Amino acid sequence: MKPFTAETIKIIKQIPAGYVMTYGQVAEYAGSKRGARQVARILHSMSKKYELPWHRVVNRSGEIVIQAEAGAITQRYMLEDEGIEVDANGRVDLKKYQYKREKRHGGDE
DNA sequence: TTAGTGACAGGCA
DNA sequence: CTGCCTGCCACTA
Repeated sequence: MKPFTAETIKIIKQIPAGYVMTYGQVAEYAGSKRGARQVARILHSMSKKYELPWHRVVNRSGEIVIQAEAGAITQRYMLEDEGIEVDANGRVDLKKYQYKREKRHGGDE
């Protein structure tokens, strides 16, 4: 397991309900600022191996851009269930829902 | 091992 | 706002 992969999984699992993060954000926190695509790939691959809240990860515009239509519907449903408003374009308001990681208070996770 | 791919991001017209 | 091109790097076969 590459460090980037492990970090990505941890970060995604740390996103609280009711908030979302962009692929770029996750990638940056995971150690690769340009690893947005890898985050996406990891989700695509790891979501079937791990139970990740991948629905809380959206693209730079806050849109659900997942290729699998069924997945997009599921993602939207789960986001709304968490209190996030999703518009007709499958977009959320990043100004309200984008989660920003705060400084660690100690220990590692 | 190598080659190809991709749930993206960012810059430019 | 939309569309096109390039970079990026882990994953799969």
